[in-house]
Amino acid sequence: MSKDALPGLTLCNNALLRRAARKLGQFYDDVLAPSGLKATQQGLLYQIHIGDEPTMGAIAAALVMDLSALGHTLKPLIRDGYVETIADPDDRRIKRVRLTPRGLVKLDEVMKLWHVAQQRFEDVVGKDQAASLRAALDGIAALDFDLPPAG
Amino acid sequence: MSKDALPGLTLCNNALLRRAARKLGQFYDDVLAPSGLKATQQGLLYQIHIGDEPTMGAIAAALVMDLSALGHTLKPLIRDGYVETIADPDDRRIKRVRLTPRGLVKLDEVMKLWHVAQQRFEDVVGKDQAASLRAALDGIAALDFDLPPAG
DNA sequence: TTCATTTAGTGGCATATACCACTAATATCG
DNA sequence: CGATATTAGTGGTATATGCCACTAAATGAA
Repeated sequence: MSKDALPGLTLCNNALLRRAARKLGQFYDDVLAPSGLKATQQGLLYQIHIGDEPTMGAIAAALVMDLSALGHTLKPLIRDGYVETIADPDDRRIKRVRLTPRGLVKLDEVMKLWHVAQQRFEDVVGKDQAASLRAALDGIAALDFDLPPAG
Repeated sequence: MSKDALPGLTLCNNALLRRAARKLGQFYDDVLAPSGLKATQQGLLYQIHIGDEPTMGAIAAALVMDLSALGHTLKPLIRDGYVETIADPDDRRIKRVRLTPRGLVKLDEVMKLWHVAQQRFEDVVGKDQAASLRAALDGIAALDFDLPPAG
């Protein structure tokens, strides 16, 4: 490959997505810092909150996240007493997840900060821009890259 | 906060960005897997390649990545002999980074796979959609969230 | 009922990535 | 010149995330 006229990473969809995620993650993390939670944790608490004692599998699917990754990510939140798991009586393989009272209080606290970050983002990029960006990102998460079955 | 009528994570720009990044990362990683490199590593090798023995700071800035994070990420690539660092004679604080011959060969190999992933992505989302998405992501990476100085 | 299969999670290991404290080296100012 | 400030990286620690191998439990087929 000749090194002349090679584009920066401006062409790789994946690299640009990661880079933007780093940037935005740093910003949201910054704003949420006073709560002691990272943006990923806030998002996870919220996802658990809006579910009805969701199973780990359901959470992982909603977040397009590997199940084991979810298990790892959950650990600090359980350790810090924000989240707890309960066995499902009907299917003993299943573990359901819910916020503790303490977790609810913390979620409330962190969501206030989240609103600040979210608002700031929309101020900077514009409300409509933000909305269409979210739509695009939502679409990506739902994509199916499988090749159509031959024949 | 009432739990009624709470939106999913459909509203958080950051959460959606991360989720999309997970999805796309899994796809690109999948396609690149035969090379033994992750998509992040391919992107890093490429970024190093297109630079003129860039300094670590320059790479980190281009990727909007923490300098120490870059250092950590570089380690497996150095260990595997794809990348090497050289001291800058004019400023002994500075370390420049470049591909080894082996790294160049590997980059060539992985870029072929990258093209497959990239093409597949564009087939699925559409060429124009992809281009405008990249533009939006590029814009995010360049944002400045600082509040304008008071007064 | 029994055995094979599928499903739900766990634990280990590896990379990705951030922040902080620290060191070394350069630049700046008086 | 010498004290101070700034810059470039390193190493530690913690979370984020993925894959693989493994266990337990439920499902399905013979």
